Amino acid sequence: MTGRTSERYNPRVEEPRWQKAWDEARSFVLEPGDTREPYYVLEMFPYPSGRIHMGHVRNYTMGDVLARYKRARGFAVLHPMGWDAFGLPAENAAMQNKVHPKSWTYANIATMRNQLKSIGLGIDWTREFATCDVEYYSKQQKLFLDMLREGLVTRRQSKVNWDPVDMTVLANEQVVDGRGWRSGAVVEQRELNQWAFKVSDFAEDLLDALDGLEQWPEKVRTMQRNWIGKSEGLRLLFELDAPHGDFSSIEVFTTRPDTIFGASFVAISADHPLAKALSEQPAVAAFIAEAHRQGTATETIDKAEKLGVFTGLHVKHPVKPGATLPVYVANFVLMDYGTGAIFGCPAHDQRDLDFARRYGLPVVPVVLPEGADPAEFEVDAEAYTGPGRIYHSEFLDGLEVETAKKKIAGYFAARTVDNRPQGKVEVNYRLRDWGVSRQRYWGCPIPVIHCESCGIVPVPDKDLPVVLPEDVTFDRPGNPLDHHPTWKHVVCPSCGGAATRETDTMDTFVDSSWYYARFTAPHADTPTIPDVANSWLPVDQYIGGIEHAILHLLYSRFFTRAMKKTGHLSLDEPFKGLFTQGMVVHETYKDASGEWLSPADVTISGGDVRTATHAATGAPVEIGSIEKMSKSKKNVVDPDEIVRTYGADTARWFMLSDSPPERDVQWTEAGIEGSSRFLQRIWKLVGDALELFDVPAGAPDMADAETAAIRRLVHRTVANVGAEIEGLRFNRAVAQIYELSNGLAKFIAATAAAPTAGRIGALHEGIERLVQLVAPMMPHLAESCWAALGKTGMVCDAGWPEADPALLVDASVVLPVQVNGKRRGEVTVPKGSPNELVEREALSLEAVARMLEGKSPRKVVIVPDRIVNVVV
RNA sequence: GCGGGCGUGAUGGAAUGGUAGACAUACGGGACUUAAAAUCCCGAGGGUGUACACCCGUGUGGGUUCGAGUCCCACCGCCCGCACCA
Repeated sequence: MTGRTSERYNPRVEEPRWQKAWDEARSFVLEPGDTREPYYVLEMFPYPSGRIHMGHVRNYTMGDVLARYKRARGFAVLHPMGWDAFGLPAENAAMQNKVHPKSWTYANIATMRNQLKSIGLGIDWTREFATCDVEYYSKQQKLFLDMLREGLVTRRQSKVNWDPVDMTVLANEQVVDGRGWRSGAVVEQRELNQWAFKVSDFAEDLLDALDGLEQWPEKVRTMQRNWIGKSEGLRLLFELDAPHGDFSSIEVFTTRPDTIFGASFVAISADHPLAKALSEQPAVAAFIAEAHRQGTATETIDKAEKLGVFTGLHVKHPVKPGATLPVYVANFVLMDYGTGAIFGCPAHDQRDLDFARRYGLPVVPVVLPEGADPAEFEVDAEAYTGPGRIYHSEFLDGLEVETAKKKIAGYFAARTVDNRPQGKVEVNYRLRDWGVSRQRYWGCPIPVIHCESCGIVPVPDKDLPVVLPEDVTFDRPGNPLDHHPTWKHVVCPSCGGAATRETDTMDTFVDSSWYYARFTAPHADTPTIPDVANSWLPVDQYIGGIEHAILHLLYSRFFTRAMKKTGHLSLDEPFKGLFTQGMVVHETYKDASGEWLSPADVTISGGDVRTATHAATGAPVEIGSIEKMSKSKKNVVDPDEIVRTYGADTARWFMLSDSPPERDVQWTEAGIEGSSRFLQRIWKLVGDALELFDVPAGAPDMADAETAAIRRLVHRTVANVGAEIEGLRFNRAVAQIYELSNGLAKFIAATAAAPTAGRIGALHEGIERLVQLVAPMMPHLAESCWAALGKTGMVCDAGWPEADPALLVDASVVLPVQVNGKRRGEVTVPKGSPNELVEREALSLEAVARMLEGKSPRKVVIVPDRIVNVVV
C-alpha cells in the first residue's frame, strides 16, 4: 500500500514513531552469534554535565552516519554509548547545590540519554554504562591490582602540581600555562606519596607504534611524538676539583658530547641536590628562592632571562688536562629532565650562549659549517646548531658531528670517575609516569590498604569492589573519603591488625582509558572477555575532539598495552582509525552595555550589511566575533530547542553540510532553515513521484535521453556517496545528494509531462535510491519516505544499493580543448577515441583555427578522455 | 623559537597536475498569491563589448610543466599545538 505525502513532513510525529520502531525491532542491538563481519564505530563518550550541546550532536551524528552506513553494507556494527561520569563537577555541584554527586550524575545521565535518543542515534543501548557504576569501577580496581602485580604501578614520593582551589593534584598535562586546567588557579608544588602508572616503560613502543597508525591525523601523531620527546645522548660525569660534602662529581645529560671541547661551564638546576647542599651560601639560597618564585609564574617563559649564580665550585675539564670549568646554579636547567645538570657549550646552544654572554664566559666554536673558513668563523649573537665538521677539538678534529658523538661516547665509556664509567649512552624521554592519585571523593577508589606493620597491602580480589560510601559530606575542603568517620578503617588482609584504606581515588582519565574495551562485554564479571574484546578491537573508527590528542589517546594506548600484559586483551593499539572533528561555532552578540546576548534574544536583519537588534527592546546589538559555543559568551543554541522546532533530521543534516567535518562549522539560522527546506523537499519529491506511480512501471528505456541521464546520475551518486561516507567527507556526500535531488526534480517534471512505463520504472529506482542514500543522515525522514513508497520493512534494514558499473561510464566524453593551456572550446567524442580522431576534431574547432592563424601547431597534448591542449 | 595546518566569489566551501568556483547560504529578478510565507523558474567572480567573443582572476613574488588553486623556492597573513627538554 502506498501513502500520499501531500502534507508537510512533521518530524514531531514521525521521529518519535521511528525511534520507537527501531527500539522495538532491536535494530541496533547486537545479538550473540552474529556472523557478519564486525565493525566498531565509537565516538568519545560524553561527560554527563547536564545537557547535550551542539558539539555532541555533531560528534554523534558523524559516528551514526558511518555506523548506519556500515550496517547497511552488511557489517555487524558495534556502536555503543556510555558516560564518563566521575569527576570534579559533580563534587562542585554537591558543594554548591547540596546535592549528592551520585544523584546529580545519574539525573544528568537520564536527561542526556533522552536527548541523545531524540536525535535518533543507532546505538546499542543494551551496552550502556557509566564509569561511576560499581559494576564498571570495580573492574577497573581489578585492572589496577593486576597492573600492580605486573609492576606497572608504582608509589613514590614525588613533587606534584597542587591546585589550591580544587584542592587536588594535577597531572602535568592538566597544568596549562602554570594554571589548573579546570580551576584556572595558579598551581603550587607539593611533595606527596603518589600512585603512578609506569607509562614510561612503554615510551619507546608508544613512539615507534605511531608510525603504524596510518589512519590517524598526522597532526595528532606529531603531537604525541613531541610529547614523548625522545632524545638520545650521553650521561657524563664531571669530577669536582675538590669534593664538596658528599659530592665528588656532577652528572650531566647531553645530546651534544661532540662539543665537549667547547664547554665553558657546568650548570645545575635550582632543585639539584648539590644546589640544596650549597644553599648555606646566602647568594645561592637567594637565587634558589627566586627561581622557585619565578617557576610558578611561567607565562613569561620565552622572555625569561638566563640567570645563574656562581657556586664557587669547579669541575675538572674532562678532555683538557689541568683545565677546570666553573659550576653555576642556573634558572634554565630543569630538575626533572635528564640529570638536572648540563655542561654549557655556548657556541652551539642558544641558551648557553645567552648565559655565557651575560656572565662573560668563553665562546669557543668547535663545529665548522660546511664551506666556512676556520680562521674567520665566529659565533656572535646566534649559536650555530647545524651540521659540520669538528675542529679545535684535538682527537675529534675533522669528524662529522654524528661520527664525533660516537667517538667521544666511546672515549668516556672507557674512562672512570667515582669508580663508574665516565660516560654512558642514554635515551631520555620527556614522557613522565602518570600520577593517578587524586584527593577527591567522586572517583574510583584505589584498592589498597595501608598497614603499619605490613606496609602497602593490595585489597585481595575477593574483597572487591571497594565501594564508595554514599554518606559523605562536602562542607569542608579536602577529601570527603578522608573525613568519613568509618570508611577508611579496616582490618589488614595480611596480618589482621588495624589498618586504613587508601583514600585517594583515581584520575578520571583512567576511567576513559579502557571503556572502549568494556563495551565489547559490558556486563561481564571480568573487565573484559578477552576473546570477545579481541574480536571487536581495535576500534575501526574513533571520532572525537582534537583536545584529546595527547592525554586521553596516549593513556588509552598505554592501557591497551598494560591490559595485554595482564591478559585482558591481546593487542597494542586501541584505535585503528581516528578522526578529530571541528567545533561548532556561532556569532557572538553584545548589547550597548557590553553584556553578552543569547542568539535567541537577538533579531538579525539581512541585506548587504547585517544588523542586529534586541528582540524584546529593539535596542541595537553589536555582532561580534565567531566563537566556540560557550555558556560564558551565551552564543549557544540548545539542541532540544532545535529538535523541537525543526526535528532531529534537520539538525543532523545541517551538522553534516557545508563544512568539512574536521573543520569548525558555524551554526547559523539560515543554515538550519536551509536544511529544513531540503528535508521538506525530499518529502515533496517522494510525494510528487507517488502521484505518478499510478502509471505501471516498466523496464527503463535507455534510448530515452531523459531516462538514460537520470539513471546515470542515480548510479553515479550511489557510488560517490558511499565513497564519501567511507572517507568521512560528509559535506561532499551532502552535495552529491543535493545534485541528485535537483536531477530527480527535473526528471519528475519531464515524466509528468510524458509518462511512459520506462520512465516510471526509472523514477521508482531513482526515488528509492535517494531515500536509501539519505537514510544514514536523516534516518527518520528516510523511514517515513520508505513507508510512503509502500516498501515493506524499514529502510535501515534495506541494505546499501549497488551502483551498476555500466552506468558509471558515459559512451561519449566532452573534452575541453585548450590552446596554450587556456580553454578555447570543447569536443564531444566517443569514450576511448584514438588520439588521431581527437586531434582532428580539436584542430577543426573554429576557435582553435583562429588561434593558430593558419600555422600548424607545435605540439598537441592529448590526455585520453580528459583534455586536449594545442601548443602554438 | 620549534612543529603542524590554512589562505579560492558576499558567505560556508568544491576541484586524482587537466573546463576554477560543484553544492549550499545570502542576494537580485520573475511566476503563483489580495498580500505574505511556502513553492517553482532565471541571474550572478571582476572587467571590455550589441552579439560571436576577448582580457583579468585562487594571499604576494619567482620557478617547474604542453598545462599550476594543486608541485618547488622565497615572502606576507591567519589558526592550532609544544615551548628554557640540554
